[in-house]
Amino acid sequence: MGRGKVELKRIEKPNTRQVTFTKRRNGLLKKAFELSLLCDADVALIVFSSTGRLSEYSSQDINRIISKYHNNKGTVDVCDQRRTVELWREEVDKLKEIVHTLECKKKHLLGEDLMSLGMKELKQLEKQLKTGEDRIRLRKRQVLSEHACLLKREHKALYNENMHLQRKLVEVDKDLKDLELGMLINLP
Amino acid sequence: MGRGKVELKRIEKPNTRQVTFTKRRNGLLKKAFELSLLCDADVALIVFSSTGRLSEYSSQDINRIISKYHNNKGTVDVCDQRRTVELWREEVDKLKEIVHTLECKKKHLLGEDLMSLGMKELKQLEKQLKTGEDRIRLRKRQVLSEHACLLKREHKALYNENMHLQRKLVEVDKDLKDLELGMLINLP
DNA sequence: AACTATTAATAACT
DNA sequence: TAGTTATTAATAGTT
Repeated sequence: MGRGKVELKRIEKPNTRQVTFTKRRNGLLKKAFELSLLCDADVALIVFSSTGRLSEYSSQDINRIISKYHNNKGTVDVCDQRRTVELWREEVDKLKEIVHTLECKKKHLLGEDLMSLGMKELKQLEKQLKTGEDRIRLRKRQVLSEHACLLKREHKALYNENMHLQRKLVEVDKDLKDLELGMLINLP
Repeated sequence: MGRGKVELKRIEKPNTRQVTFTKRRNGLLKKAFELSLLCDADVALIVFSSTGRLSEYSSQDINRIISKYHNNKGTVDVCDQRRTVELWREEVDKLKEIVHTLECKKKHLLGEDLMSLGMKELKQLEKQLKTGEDRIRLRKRQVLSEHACLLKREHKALYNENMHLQRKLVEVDKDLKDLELGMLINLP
């Protein structure tokens, strides 16, 4: 199709090659489109010119088709990786949002950055702080009482130990006296 | 190119569609090959038939071309992707840690989950809450005072307006009386 | 960039 | 399903 057969090898004249490239690339893109339309096929076409310029056609999202290709081939999908990265990105964004919210709340609870709050929010905040304080005081009492309990128990244990030792001491003292008495009797 | 023009829409007869698909797919593959050869272009072509059968052509390793495509599109390089994923992972872990810390702090400030805290921490927490409360009370007073200020200013403006209107009223009343008087004098 | 002679692709037919 | 042919479409060389 053209004035004379074309030899199947690289066109040496750069100008001719460029012109032919443009014409044939357009033809190829058109035919790719027609194939997908006429025959209900999924087509992805990527073309780089010798100068590196990109042309593409795809009958739907090209990454979808590339994924499908990789699935079909059983190879690892670069696009899947990209989607993975995308998911991580979204996760990071979500977390950053949460961090921001929490930091705001923390600052508010510490009485910082209050300018943006209205009277209603301030009152609510104060109430929350009061509740927090009450609970902390309660916990402090609990800790103290537990501590006291522990001390009492320890004291009691020490007391018992003490009593036991005293009794032991009395016994030992008595034994010692008996021994001394025996020794006196047995003296020549 | 064929016995009659072809309408650019999906071929309805499945048999005809299948035949046309095979022919045109072969033509497309051939043309893709010729383009790459004649014009020294990089071409990747993926075709799925409507029944899901895969055909492909690429002038070199197809993944290379797909990579090039992604690079060209401003997407991350395949080689960098593993590292990128790793970085995002770390970022997510770091953020989760921060979120956890902040949530702990928030709960503590609200008087929740205090079991893990000792007396020293409880006292510090109570102090922070007191400071927060003080600041919030201060802010509340500020808001109230600003509100009062605003009201005062509005009141003053209204008062001035009122005075002005009264003066106007007196003047108008006087004019009216003068007019009536004039009319009486001019009566025959 | 437009034109046209010629080849290539292919739709309908066998 | 594969081969044939009439016809259209693509395009190489030209202007």
